[in-house]
Amino acid sequence: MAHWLYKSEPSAWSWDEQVAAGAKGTPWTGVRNHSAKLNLMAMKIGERGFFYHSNEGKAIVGIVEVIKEYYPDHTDASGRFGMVDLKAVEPMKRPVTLDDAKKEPRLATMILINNSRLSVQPVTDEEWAVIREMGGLA
DNA sequence: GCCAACGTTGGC
DNA sequence: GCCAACGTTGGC
Repeated sequence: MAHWLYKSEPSAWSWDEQVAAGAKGTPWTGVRNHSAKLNLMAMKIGERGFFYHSNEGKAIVGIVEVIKEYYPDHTDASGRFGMVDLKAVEPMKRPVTLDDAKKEPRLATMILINNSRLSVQPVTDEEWAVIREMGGLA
């Protein structure tokens, strides 16, 4: 089962809003990048990912789950891009900041750290386990 | 199809 | 607020 990481500026869409959306979830709109799109297309129902607050906070704050696979993004006039639906699963007990992640040698090759501009990215099993541990989740 | 110019993201 | 990284656009 693959793992993912989703970036959002809290002023545009925050973890709190994701939680408020509840179990029915919400579409992850607005991806306009080809690499990010390929990642969205690869996602399967039930796969989990980290929810990262960019700019403000700069921390992984929670875990989300894919509840609907790739379909067209109605906010994209060109029709080239799509989206998945996500629901909040659980918050990190302790947010894992970008700073913390940079200090952890096992995360040195993480995309989050090396390509700050990719908004939807894959996370390896090891990175997933390390960050969960850092965030206080079993 | 190449590549310069431009726009956007996001860390600092 | 600045600017590096990088994606996209458009002229040729």
